[in-house]
Amino acid sequence: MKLEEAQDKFIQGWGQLGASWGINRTMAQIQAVLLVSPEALCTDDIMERLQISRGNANMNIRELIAWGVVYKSFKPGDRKEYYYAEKDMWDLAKKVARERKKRELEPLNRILGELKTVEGNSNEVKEFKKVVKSADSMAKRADSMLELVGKLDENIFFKWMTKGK
Amino acid sequence: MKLEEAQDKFIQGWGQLGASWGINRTMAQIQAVLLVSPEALCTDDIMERLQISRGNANMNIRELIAWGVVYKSFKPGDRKEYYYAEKDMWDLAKKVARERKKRELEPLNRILGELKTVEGNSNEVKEFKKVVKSADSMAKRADSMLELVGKLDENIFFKWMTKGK
DNA sequence: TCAAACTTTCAGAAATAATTGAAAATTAAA
DNA sequence: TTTAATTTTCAATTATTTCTGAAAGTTTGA
Repeated sequence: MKLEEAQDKFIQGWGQLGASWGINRTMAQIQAVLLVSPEALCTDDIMERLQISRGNANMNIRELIAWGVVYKSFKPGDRKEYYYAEKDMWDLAKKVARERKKRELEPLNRILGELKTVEGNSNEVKEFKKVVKSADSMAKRADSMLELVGKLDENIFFKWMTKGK
Repeated sequence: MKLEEAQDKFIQGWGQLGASWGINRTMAQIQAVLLVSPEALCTDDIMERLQISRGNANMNIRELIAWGVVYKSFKPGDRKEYYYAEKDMWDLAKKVARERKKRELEPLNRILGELKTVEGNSNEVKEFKKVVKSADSMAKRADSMLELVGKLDENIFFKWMTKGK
């Protein structure tokens, strides 16, 4: 397979993965373009490679930077901003996990907290409280799991557990 | 807070969470309705509670069953199908993780496998191979992590690590 | 200060996804 | 069988998300 073709497949595949994770497809594709590029690229490079508009490119690049998976750089004697991707994929996964946790688990926790004040003693109320408590403990567990991933990342025992064919 | 109100908040919040996970909002809401209901419900109950059409209800119930998080049941002397939700939330999370793994990680792995056949020796090709390899190992790592979650679930050491305030 | 180079914004257009509702298919009791 | 109850399908509609492109905003160097 030729390089260009392989890169395109990677870009498409990565975009697809992003889409199914609820991340805008173009955003994932821009990240993929930066991942496969040895040097930092400017907005025009990205617009050209993906055939997208300036506005679209700009918005999604901002978003990637906000997620902490793409960085800016500057070239001396050039006014343009250049962008490059975090290439440590595990670090990437951790950052995405952290960002999602912030955006999704926290709002859920807030709601679940409020719901504990439900009044009454009927069967339905008891059932409901059980569900809320269960959701709450799941959220906490998911939360500490994500923490764990970050912390245990370098731990030799963890590496041993997760290594394998 | 009154029960009905609390249930509605839970249903909305759960739908929201589902949406940000790339799961159809209605699908998540149906699951929430079943979660807070002490008895199994039929299609009409769900249509009424969420004010949605029969087609919509049917499609999303099917999908929930396919994910393995909702089950059918039958009442004697009644032809209707009744549905109830898996209420063990941790089990739920595991099932969702497994399903997503199947739907998303596997396609990525297939593509990454193909991409190893890229030809050439240039700097760009080397860079590209590095990215592919890195993505591949991240995918494998995520994969074994999900495996681990399932296996360690009952493990006391793991519980100790993840327990917290 | 001005003007060129570049970035950001955002209203409207286009693309995508979800939903409806009624018809078709299926099921099971009589 | 037949028929009534129920589930499934799907073309058309509606809602949501994403994208465009041009105008407005910002920055930098002369």
